[in-house]
Amino acid sequence: MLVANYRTGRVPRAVRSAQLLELADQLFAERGFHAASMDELARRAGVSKPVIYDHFGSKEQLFATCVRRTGEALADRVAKAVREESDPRERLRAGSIAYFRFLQDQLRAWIVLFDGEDARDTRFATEASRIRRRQSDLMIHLMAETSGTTPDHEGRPRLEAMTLAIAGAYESLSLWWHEHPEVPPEELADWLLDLIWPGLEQLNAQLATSS
Amino acid sequence: MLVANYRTGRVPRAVRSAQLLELADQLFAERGFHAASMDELARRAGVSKPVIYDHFGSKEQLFATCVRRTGEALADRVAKAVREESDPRERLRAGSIAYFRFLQDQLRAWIVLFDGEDARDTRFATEASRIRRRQSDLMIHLMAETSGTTPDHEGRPRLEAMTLAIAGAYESLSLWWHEHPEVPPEELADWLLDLIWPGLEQLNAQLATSS
Amino acid sequence: MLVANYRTGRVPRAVRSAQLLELADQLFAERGFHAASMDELARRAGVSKPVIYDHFGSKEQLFATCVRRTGEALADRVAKAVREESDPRERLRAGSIAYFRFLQDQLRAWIVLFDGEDARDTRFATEASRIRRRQSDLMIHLMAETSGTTPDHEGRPRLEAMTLAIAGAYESLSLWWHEHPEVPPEELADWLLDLIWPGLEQLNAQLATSS
Amino acid sequence: MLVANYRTGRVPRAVRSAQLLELADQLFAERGFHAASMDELARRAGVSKPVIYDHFGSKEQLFATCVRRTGEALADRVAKAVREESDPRERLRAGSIAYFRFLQDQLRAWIVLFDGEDARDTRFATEASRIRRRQSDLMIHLMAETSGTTPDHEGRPRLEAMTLAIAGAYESLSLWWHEHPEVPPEELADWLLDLIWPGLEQLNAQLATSS
DNA sequence: AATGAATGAGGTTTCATTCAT
DNA sequence: GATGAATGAAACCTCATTCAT
Repeated sequence: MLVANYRTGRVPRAVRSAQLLELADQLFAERGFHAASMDELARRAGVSKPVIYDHFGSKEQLFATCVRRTGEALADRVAKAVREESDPRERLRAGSIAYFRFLQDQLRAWIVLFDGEDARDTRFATEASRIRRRQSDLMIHLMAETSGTTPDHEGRPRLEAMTLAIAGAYESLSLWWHEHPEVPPEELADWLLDLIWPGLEQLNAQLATSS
Repeated sequence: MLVANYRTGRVPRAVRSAQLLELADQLFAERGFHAASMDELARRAGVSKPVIYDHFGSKEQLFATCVRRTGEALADRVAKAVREESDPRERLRAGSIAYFRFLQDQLRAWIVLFDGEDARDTRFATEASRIRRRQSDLMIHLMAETSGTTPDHEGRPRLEAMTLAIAGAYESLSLWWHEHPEVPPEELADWLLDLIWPGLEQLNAQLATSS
Repeated sequence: MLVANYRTGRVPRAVRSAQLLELADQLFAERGFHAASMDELARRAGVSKPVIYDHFGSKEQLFATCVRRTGEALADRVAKAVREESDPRERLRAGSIAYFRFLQDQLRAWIVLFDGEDARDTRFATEASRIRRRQSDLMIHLMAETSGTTPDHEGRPRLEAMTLAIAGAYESLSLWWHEHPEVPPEELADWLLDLIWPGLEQLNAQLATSS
Repeated sequence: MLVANYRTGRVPRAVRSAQLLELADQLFAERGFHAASMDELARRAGVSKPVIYDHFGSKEQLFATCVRRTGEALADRVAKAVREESDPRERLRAGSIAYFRFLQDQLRAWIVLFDGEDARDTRFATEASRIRRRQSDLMIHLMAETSGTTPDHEGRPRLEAMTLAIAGAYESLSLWWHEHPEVPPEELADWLLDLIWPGLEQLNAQLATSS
């Protein structure tokens, strides 16, 4: 089966969509939401602007799609990594490594999520925090499995807050890593686990008994 | 006659400056850098645009001034709170409470710092990360006092990374708090300390011996 | 149907470009660079401003394009006229007539060149003096042919200065002509030749022997 | 008699005026009409803007005053130099040298006149051409004296045109000189005289007989 | 005689978005 | 399915000019 020349002329809709998303991801990462222009995206894609509007409706929707896609990819990778271990600490460690590795591969795309020029815009903050929350949920799930219990109604907010705090720590650490790429992700993960694991275990115990 | 009617007409320069900064802080917090417009600021201040330009030179400089001002206020408050305690854990706790309290008072202004639309813009990332780094340095200092030692050359990056991670945890936790204002800042501080204190003590010990 | 209604609506790119250049030439001539506004150009062209920016990038580039275009047209005309004569004096005369005729046709455009509001602006002085210099070079060339020699290193600056002076005389004379259009260009040319030809011949002889 | 400190505080009206004119001359020469701002003039003069408006009414009037003043100074110098010689050629030579020397001293001010950013603006073209015309009149006068006759009605326009052309040559030559300041003004004057004197004498004779 | 504070109008430029083909 | 051409709205910024003191 030959590969058609997709750079010019008619292209199946799905292929165009994927190609555009890929380029948009790059562009948003390079420039941020506001500074990225539809004109440039069109130029890079070798396509006229109406094509983009036909596919995604608006710049905002296009951005949302990019963010969602990246968030899902991240969650998938972390979840998969976690699933391959059984010891609780190892699971968290594996997840962390997967998280940092994802950044290594997709740094550009990730930047869009948490350090993007427009994270604060109410329209997009939603998307970003949705992803953060997914990471947090994943961790809650993890800990619930570990302790074999679910925190009661009272303990819930605390757990939620803590996991979000941890997600924040990951994000901030990633920014630091950006400037110290020589540190291997495994070491990064170990550092972070050494920092929070003791507290996490205690928290887990505490919430478990309180239930 | 003591106080002129400052709502319209002629106002002393210093007063105008302060008023404009205050309103700009609000506006940037609401909209982010890009989406905030000088036109709107002028409208809110009941002033024509040239006034703003006369005072701050450009939108960028105005923003920088806002950010710097907020960052300094935050650092001052935290430093002051820390100074009033002597036990290491209590010091961190006091600093944390001060940090969260600052948000309660100045939430709008704070948002500009870490969740702003333009954190990613290199021009501003500098400002924001400088503040984060100041918090981090403050904490490193704190820990050094506690352990009575300074980490060696090898331990330094790790300590730096960890404090930045913790700063990230604070920031993220603040966003969560934004949606759960019923939790008192003392409780928030206790939660976070319970989470990281064990790890911090160990880290401190470890870096101390390794030096 | 051959010719679409180009006064409104969609027009092929090349046509729009030409139309805009024409109108810009007029506008710059009427008002000078600074006083001419893109708004007015757009209004006159019955087009929105972004169209202009799409075609020429910036006001400065638009201006440069106008100037260059006019300068080239002038040089072409003069060169062509000169080429059609063989006697040195006749050649200069023919060139002069062509020069003045060009003004008659393109007065507006010409004004942009040498009496423009912004000759002094370094960005444009370059363009204008380049054209003046081209005229001067043309004349130097002409005289070299006449005398069959090239002035030596010492004589060069003098010749250059003199031809530029003559170019200035042309320009100034053109302004005068603007207010005395009843004088035919041939007469104008004769006047000027009577004035400078004797001196030119002597100069030519002098520089030739000195070499 | 002591000199009061005129840089601050109250200053007699005439002194202020003179001081402002001097600085305005400089500023216009440096920046051109449009780019020169009243704000900067006020700053340089250490005076508030209303003072300037009180003295000159408007930017336009201020500029006109500058130009007129410079033009008069130039005409005075040239006239004076001419008066000190008796042989016609020497008189023209002396006038030319005075002209070029004026530039050497007052280059900045001169630029405002003929190469200014706004020479073309109808409002100012008037001023500039008035000066050019004065130079031209001066020369006509000179030649009339030489030949002892005044050209008849028919010869007048031609003489006028020629003298204006010559004035243009001077201006253009001055620009060239700007880039070759090593040439002494006497040499410049000789060059120009060698070029136009033969033609001028013939013209003079011709117009004299024709009358 | 002089000023600090303010303004209105206008400038260039950029962008997301949409017809008409 | 795709495009070339066009637009409306809004952004930042500057300047000559004038009150009110």
